[in-house]
Amino acid sequence: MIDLKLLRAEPDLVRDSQRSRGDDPAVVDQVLEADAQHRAALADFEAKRAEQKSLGKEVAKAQGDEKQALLARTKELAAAVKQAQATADAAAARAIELARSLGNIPEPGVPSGGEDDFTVLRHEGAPRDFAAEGVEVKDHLAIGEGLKAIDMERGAKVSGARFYFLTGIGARLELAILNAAMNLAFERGFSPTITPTLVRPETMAGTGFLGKHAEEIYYLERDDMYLVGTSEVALAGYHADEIIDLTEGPLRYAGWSACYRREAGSAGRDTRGIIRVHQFHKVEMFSYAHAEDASAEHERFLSIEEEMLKALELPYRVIDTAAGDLGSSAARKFDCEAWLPSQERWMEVTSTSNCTTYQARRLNIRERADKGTTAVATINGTIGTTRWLVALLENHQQADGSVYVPEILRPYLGGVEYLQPVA
RNA sequence: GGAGACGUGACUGAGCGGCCGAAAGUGCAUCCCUGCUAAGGAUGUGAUGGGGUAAACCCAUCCGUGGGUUCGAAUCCCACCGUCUCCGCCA
Repeated sequence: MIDLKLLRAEPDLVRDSQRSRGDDPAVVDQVLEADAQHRAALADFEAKRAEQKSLGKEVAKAQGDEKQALLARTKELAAAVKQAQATADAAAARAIELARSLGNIPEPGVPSGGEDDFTVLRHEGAPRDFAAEGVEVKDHLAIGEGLKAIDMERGAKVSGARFYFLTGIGARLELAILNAAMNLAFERGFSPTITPTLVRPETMAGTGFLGKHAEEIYYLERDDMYLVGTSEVALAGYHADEIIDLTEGPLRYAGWSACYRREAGSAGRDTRGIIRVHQFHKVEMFSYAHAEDASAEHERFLSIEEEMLKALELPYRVIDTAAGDLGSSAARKFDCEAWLPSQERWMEVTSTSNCTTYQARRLNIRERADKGTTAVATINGTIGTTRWLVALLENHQQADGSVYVPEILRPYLGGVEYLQPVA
């Protein structure tokens, strides 16, 4: 949620933000009005309540008829106080609801516009010229089936569409990628964490995923719990309602978890293979930082992601996502997209968002300041997922159906340099 | 699943329905004392919101969460969440 004090002081800043996201700037005025109503109602309630309290003290001291007279007055007042409180509470709820609908303010430099208006920051590594090498390009599923690494048919039999089994070398390869990711994050100062994947409604709501993306989330009605789509949810909730100490630097966590997504809006997209599935694994970096350190931490996340991509020897590009394609919590988002030879396009493999203080304000995560407390910033970013198998298999495929293994993964795979197809 | 106990500030831990935002202790901060350290002494030390200011300050709310009773609730009642103990069940 946005800082209401900022909104009051600089409404134009927020209006501009709304416009750049393609959202309605008029909401700003609705929030301001609701906020003013709330404050008026609050002042009214507080005045009545103060009177009630002082009268209450007289009641305690008074005797006999005097006491009866006071009691009669205070009884009337009690009803008025209750009424005023209900009015103030309702006004507060409305103001907060409206304020929460405002997205975070994009950082300077974020391109405005929608999904296709991103800026390409750079390309790293060159896609292979498969034709020149005499390799007939196969997609990841064909390669994976050749290695007996991926079994979609049985995934569908057991669980339905968009489910799969990773078998044999496929399972080992996923573990290798995730372990390498976990290891790199650890070396870069992130505390390894294995998180819950079922969370309570408060936690899911706190991270902001129940807004526009509610349809994407699995919900267990019998238990009133949600399945997380990323360990970001659990890691953001980890310090909810706490005052944390950042004097030694950011608190950094690397979360390993299964992730569940309904993919409600993506019928017909990426239906082949494991590019877009209902369940996968992910290693996620997550930091709590001083607000003024957030951008630097965000850059750090991006560089670690790139380090991982380079270690896996994958060609990729980095994009600066446009304002309209940011999640509501993010002020800036960098995606790394690996080359997908079978489709000759770029495919998102990492995404790192700087949520500044937006998410922490909603989750009530603060640090001590010179005077009082202030909201901290949160930053999240991907360092490895099941989807990386796709990029790995396709970019490193060989003419004979084998697949080259980057050095970083070999320790996890018994040292082999090439994965060999199974007859 | 059954039975019971408990949930108070950074922590431990008191708290008769009005004098309780809350004793005391620990910790922490500043100062004093002392060659240094240790010990000792003094003072201070919650959050949120609103109003106001250069500051001071004033008001309201918060004792797991949400309801209720009452003129008035940390204190009484109910529900929920969580923790612990015992029994049962499953590993």
